[in-house]
Amino acid sequence: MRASSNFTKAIHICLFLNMKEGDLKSSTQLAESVDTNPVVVRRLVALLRNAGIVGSVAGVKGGFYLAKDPGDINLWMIYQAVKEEELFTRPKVNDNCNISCNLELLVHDTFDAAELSMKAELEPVNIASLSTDLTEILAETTT
Amino acid sequence: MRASSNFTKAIHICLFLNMKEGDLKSSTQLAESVDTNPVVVRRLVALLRNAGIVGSVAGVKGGFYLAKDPGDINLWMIYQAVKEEELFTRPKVNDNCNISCNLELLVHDTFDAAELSMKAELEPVNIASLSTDLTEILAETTT
DNA sequence: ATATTTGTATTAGTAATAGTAACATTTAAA
DNA sequence: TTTAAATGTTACTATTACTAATACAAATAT
Repeated sequence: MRASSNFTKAIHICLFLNMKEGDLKSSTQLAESVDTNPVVVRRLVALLRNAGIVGSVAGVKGGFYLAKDPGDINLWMIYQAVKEEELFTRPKVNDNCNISCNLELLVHDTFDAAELSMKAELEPVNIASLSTDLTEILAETTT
Repeated sequence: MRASSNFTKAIHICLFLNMKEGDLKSSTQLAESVDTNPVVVRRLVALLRNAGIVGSVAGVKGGFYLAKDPGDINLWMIYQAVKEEELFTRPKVNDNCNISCNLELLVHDTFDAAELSMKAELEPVNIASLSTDLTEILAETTT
């Protein structure tokens, strides 16, 4: 029972773009921070770009930036931006089984409701609040 | 963003054990219904057995049965029984990055709260209610 | 006793994910 | 205007995770 780590990676990317403000950040810089390679970053950023969360500039000195105010980028937005499939998947359908044939119908609404219920917890947490928390943690650890 | 299909399989198994009442059901019967092999069923049932949801009898004529009243077996119980890892995983930690080092701490409580919020949606749905729904669906389709 | 079935570990196969390479496109700067 | 650096994207490879199969010990009704 595991969801892709894309969600956490995407949060990391947004935090990085917000913490290190100023000029644009390249996929190489992001890849080093996230500990992956630039193509993975670009693929993931493409999803965030489609959702209007980050912007990009091509060409020399190009890179990525937050396209919204960090207070307006919350975890529910990021979750929706990077998720590709439904949270709860199901295996192949056995047509010879009444349960198998109708299971999707039986649980569909409940699964959707369960996923949507996370919105209430994820929406109040945003990149601005997480950055503040992170700054506090860093201040404490150096004390 | 994909969760294991164990959850759906486990629901299927519980529904099967409830629908086809009477004597014990073998892992072979369950495997045919779920469209997998008996060992996969036995591994999954082991998790449900640890949670007290199903019981088993070894030996000749052995098999599985629901260990609780179907109205007392809800989807949140099944979810917790078969989930092994956290819902939202994260990739490897890059020790050279302040964000990476503290990300777990930053999002841990929120992720836990998000997962727990599903309880409110999954708990009211149980094997008895699903079996009733399924019976209705089957009655409609044959009409 | 024997055959059947669970319980579990080990191995093998398959599918999903991550990483790499290649290249077109874009654009700042020489 | 050429060049270099960066994104955008696809195709391919490698790795990891998941699923399935095999094998066998333990349990038990007949």
